[in-house]
Amino acid sequence: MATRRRLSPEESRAGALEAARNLLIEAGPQAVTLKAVGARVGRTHANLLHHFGSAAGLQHALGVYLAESVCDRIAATIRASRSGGASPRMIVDQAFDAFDGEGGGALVSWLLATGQEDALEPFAKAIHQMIETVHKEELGADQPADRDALESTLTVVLLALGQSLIGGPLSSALKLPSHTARDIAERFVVDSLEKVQGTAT
Amino acid sequence: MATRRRLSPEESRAGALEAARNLLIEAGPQAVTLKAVGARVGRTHANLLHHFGSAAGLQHALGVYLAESVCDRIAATIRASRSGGASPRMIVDQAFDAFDGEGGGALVSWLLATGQEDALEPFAKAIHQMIETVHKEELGADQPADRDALESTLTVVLLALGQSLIGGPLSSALKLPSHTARDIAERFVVDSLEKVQGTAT
DNA sequence: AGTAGCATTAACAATCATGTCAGTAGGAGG
DNA sequence: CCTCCTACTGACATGATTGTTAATGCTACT
Repeated sequence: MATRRRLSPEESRAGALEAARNLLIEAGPQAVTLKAVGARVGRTHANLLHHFGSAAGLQHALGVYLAESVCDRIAATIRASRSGGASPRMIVDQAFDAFDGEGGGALVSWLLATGQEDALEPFAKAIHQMIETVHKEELGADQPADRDALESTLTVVLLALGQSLIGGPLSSALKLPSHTARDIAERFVVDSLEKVQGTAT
Repeated sequence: MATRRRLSPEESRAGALEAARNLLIEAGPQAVTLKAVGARVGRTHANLLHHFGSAAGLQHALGVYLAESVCDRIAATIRASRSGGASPRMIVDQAFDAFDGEGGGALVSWLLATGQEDALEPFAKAIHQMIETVHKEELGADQPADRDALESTLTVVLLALGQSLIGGPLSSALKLPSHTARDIAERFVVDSLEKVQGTAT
């Protein structure tokens, strides 16, 4: 019998969270059970209870993990745009991808499905934090982000979330190309930027 | 013992669906169980199985019911605008209200939570159907809705959906007034209408 | 009134997710 | 090599949800 390897608590938790995320994205919130996650990492469900304390503990940890993951990804691209390498379109695309394939949409549906509506607030705050940080880095200023930047953020996030949830079927039903929502979001961001520059001049 | 009243299948189904919707909106997808819905209408869970065949049957019926409910409400307001009584703002508001308080957002999270992603397609088609119907009524034409109308629809629906799911916490975190998303949607619709009129002239 | 149909229910069964607990064994440190 | 800590497991318990079945009793219809 293959001798079981003994992992550190950090390794165990990290592996379990990654498995849980994939399970969530592939099969939906209902599929994320202790048994299923355990099977993915080659452990028993009792093991997960050992590391996370309870099913609710795993849920909470997964929520935090996904929120960080999504925010980090978006922030990284916005930072890249500072070096001149990324266009508004690329930022929009990254935001959409983060929600679509990396768990942003899955996170929201997961939180709603498990009744953790409270956990949406930290997620929203993380997004705000990200925008403010990037804004300061970009302008080198100490002022908070202007209203247009915040509205752009709101628009892009709402559109990206909606797109990740029903974008496919809806675009298809309306006979619009699947990138339409991205186009709209990009247009909004570009208009917003131009307005700022116009005002500044 | 109060003699139980005997309801027609239609009454039973309608009552159960209404109860299920309220339960879904108030307590989330997890709370919608046969037992809980049955308790709301004063029946047993076996009764619901009798009327819907299975738990999946109830889920499917609820999906259809919510989709119709949301689409009907939006369509009614768009029709009202034809009589000159409703502004674009009112249409946008109705769409947002339909998603926010009437079950649109809840419907989507429900479908995702129960793994019924297939059921999103009928919902999307219902939205498309609604737009095409209203469009024909409005213009008296037989032509399909123009691209701008479809893009406006996509935008409003995605924003309304996103708003109903994370709009509250997100607006709050960004320190924007809670009606910001509605303002943005309205602006988009108005711009779109102006563009059409400009082209037509 | 009598009867047939069906809405309704209680009781039971099966499955599943969560949680508890005692015991096993891997690996680091003495 | 020995010992301690703890990651890890298997067996069991519990509660919730879904599903089945036989029986009950409204209610419409004749």
